[in-house]
Amino acid sequence: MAIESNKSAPVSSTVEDYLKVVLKIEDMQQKASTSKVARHLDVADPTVTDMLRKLKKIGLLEYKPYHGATLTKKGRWMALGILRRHRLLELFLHQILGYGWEEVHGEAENLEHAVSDFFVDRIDQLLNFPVKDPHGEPIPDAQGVRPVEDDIRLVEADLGRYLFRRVSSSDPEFLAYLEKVKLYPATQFLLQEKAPFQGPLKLLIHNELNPLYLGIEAAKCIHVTPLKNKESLIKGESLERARS
Amino acid sequence: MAIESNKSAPVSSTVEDYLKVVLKIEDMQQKASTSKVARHLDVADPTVTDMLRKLKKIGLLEYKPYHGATLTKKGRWMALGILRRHRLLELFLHQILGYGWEEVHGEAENLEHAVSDFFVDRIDQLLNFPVKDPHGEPIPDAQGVRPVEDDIRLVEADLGRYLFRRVSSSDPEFLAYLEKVKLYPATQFLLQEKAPFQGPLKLLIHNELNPLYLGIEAAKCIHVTPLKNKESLIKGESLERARS
DNA sequence: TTTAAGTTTTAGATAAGCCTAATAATTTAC
DNA sequence: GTAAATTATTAGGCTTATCTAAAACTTAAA
Repeated sequence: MAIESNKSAPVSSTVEDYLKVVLKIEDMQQKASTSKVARHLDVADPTVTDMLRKLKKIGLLEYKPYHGATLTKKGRWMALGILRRHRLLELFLHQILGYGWEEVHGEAENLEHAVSDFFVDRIDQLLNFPVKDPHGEPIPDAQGVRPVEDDIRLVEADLGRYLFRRVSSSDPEFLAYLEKVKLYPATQFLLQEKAPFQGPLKLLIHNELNPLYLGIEAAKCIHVTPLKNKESLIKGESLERARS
Repeated sequence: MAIESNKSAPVSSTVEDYLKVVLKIEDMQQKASTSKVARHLDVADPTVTDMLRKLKKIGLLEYKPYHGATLTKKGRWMALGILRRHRLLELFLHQILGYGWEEVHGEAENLEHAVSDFFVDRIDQLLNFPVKDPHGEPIPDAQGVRPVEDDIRLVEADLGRYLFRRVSSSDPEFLAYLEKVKLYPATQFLLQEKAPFQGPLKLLIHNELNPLYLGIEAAKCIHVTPLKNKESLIKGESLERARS
């Protein structure tokens, strides 16, 4: 029996991107079909067909023609490693280099293919082994384990008090907007009204005077946890966030 | 007349490597011949022929078949930009992430093709606009200007007192050795003997008990400046160096 | 259950970088 | 000043990742 190395053969940054996308789609409980992967990566469908076949051959995912792909254990492990690099880099850029939270994604996207494991360990240490990135997304640990998230999407929330947990968007414009209206991880607010027919949500943000009307698309990528009605408005775990 | 943009079209990391090597060879006052470039990059000669032709076409260097290459103004500008990125990254890795000076080169080599100009500006600022990398090599400024070096190679020095300025090697083993024997930028020492027939140099390092015998190859890449005989042994400009 | 719509794969190309083997130019040595 | 040695280029191929157009498969609807 061949020696089972802990670290798999290194893959190209292109392959890393494919793995990341398949993980992302699976995380959304969807089928990683050829076309969906193609849309995420902005490449043509046949390109994906070829690549999925290749990734199957090197054992990173299962793939049946016409039926999409599923990460294997090894593929999932690698994808989580990449996600870890990405999110640690985002936090590093934000905390150490003073990037805005809307600026971190793009830079991390390039860096994640270039940094060594050693580099990742160093920033992990420098940041004191963080568990969340600047968007509130969980950072997989060195074993590829992600803290369980118990949040819900704001779009599905009933009226009441909430704590902003994370935003699953990397669109700089949108993030800059959220920043401007003071809506980011650890923000507390009251969901006061939901207009019918997919209408906007009316939020009262803690310590802010004016109500905020939030579109339905925005509410889809904001994740929150409910606060007990009488719960202190100052509580909430990880409030440490270095905003300029 | 077309608009003269300050920033030229982005080039591949492969092209960046070629430019870097041609600059390095020109810095050593040598002719950037096909084979010399090939050896530096560890690729086959014909690969270089093709690439030089391509780089000529996009105006980054002059190239006459059978007569090697010379950087154009634009090519030189780009090469200096890459060198700047590389050296700032080295210093960043050393100072902020605690890399050993023998570890920085390899990591910077990868990172330099991935970081944005924004990133470079940020670390430049974080490091307080440094002028030298961990090996004592000058960092080109944002305009591509390098501080003039007035140092000489140790191998050509007469007996006397010297200040270690820089080491033009990135071999980790060699650098680790120098570190061990306490020979690095800002070290002061006495060159006491030079054995004949390319023999070793005998050095007495300031504050060290035992003499150091240094081989000729080592002495070739160590650059120094002479100290006046009666000059204070504590003086010397940039002594700030964060060694563990 | 057959057809229409939508998705996926096949087929055939392209561009960037790289290689080896063979040829051509230049330089060095006699 | 020519021959030998060195260095560079041409010729022909390979791999990775991408594309478009056309064919094939699946699914949903009539």
